[in-house]
Amino acid sequence: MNAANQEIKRGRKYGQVLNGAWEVFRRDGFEGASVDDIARESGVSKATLYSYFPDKRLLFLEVAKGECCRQATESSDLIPCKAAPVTVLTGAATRMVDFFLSDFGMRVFRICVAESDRFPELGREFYRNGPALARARLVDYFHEAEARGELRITDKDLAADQFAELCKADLFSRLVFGIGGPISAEDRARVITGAVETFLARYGVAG
Amino acid sequence: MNAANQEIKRGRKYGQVLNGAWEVFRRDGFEGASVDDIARESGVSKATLYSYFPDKRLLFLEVAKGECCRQATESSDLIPCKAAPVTVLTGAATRMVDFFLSDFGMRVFRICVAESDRFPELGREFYRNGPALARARLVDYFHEAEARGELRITDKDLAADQFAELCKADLFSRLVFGIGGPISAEDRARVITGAVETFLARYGVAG
DNA sequence: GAAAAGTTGAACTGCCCGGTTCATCTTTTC
DNA sequence: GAAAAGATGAACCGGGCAGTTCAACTTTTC
Repeated sequence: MNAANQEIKRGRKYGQVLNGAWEVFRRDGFEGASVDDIARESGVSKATLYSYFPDKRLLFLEVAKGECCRQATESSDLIPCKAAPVTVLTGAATRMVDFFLSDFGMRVFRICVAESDRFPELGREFYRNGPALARARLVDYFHEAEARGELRITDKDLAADQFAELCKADLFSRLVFGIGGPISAEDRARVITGAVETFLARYGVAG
Repeated sequence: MNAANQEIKRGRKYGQVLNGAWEVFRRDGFEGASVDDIARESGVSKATLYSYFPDKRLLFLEVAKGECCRQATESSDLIPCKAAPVTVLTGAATRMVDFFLSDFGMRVFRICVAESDRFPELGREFYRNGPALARARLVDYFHEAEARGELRITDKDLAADQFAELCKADLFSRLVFGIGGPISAEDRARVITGAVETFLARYGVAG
């Protein structure tokens, strides 16, 4: 992470541009964001912006990549522990729900979906740095728990995907399609405990 | 459904425009579609198009609404039967997977997500005419099956959402984010049977 | 068969936006 | 403190697109 390893960045206000651009992109999407807006938001002239990035596309890609990395590193601290599966899974479910209900999660998802034709690599990059990590961590935990005789799972990849999917029940559609009012703490609790119970009904070891 | 109940439509080529517009919208999205393209695709002059619809937005809304209705009516034929839950649920899962893996399902989803800021009512309309119907049908079936002693479900709404969500495991991310190659019949079968098994592990009646 | 209703194509307006240019100003560097 | 590097802003270009207009043409209607 020394200062000279990036071939693109030169000049003092590189960071400002990335921050401002991310702000505008996540507010207006790729097409919706105008370069003038980004320059204004960044507190930087358009000429300066274009001295950093050859075009809007590249700027967007750089912003998205950086943001994904940031998110990935800062959420990778919590690791599976030896508590009872109910506890561990409830914790994991809570974090997942927190993430995709967050402003950030939702906006990134929206942009990925909307712009996936223009930027096929964007969706992959996001998945790799987000959902894929969570999934890998879950699978690791499954192995440990199975070794301890707490779970019994043959297809661990599928199980991890199912668990993640169960956490989205109801909540996700409501958010994506704008159904129902704001999501209350009770709504979240209902889905989380429901997910854990269903998951354990299938993969938990009786007793 | 008489011919004169629509206040907007007048003129011979109304249908052509709707068809052509849907074609272009689903290919290029809302922003990506140009009105000239739509007119060309519809085999209609721009002037004619604008004589039907005051602007692009209204045209899009009308197209989307119509398409949702069409989809809703033509998929509402299959109803829950008295077969064993495994059979019924497998059938339901297959239909759900078929739908959201279809070109249509994916495109509508993409447009809804991308355009939900511009058209909040669009997402709601789609959900009402699509997922909500499937959910209601599932809940109905749950009632019947429970009366027959085949299932035991307290929160039937949540169960329906969970089932739908389980059907998306793995497949959905792959499609949305463009991960992995094309989805094979084996992939689908794996997810479908997995969904049914997990669901029945939780809500099925032992024996 | 003539009037009315509908359709056409093409040109035109106005706007927004991505990207460029440049003379001038500020900061860094030594 | 002067040269070099970076930043400025405002003007400008070119292109694409939504929406308008209109005189000529086709179809419907009675």
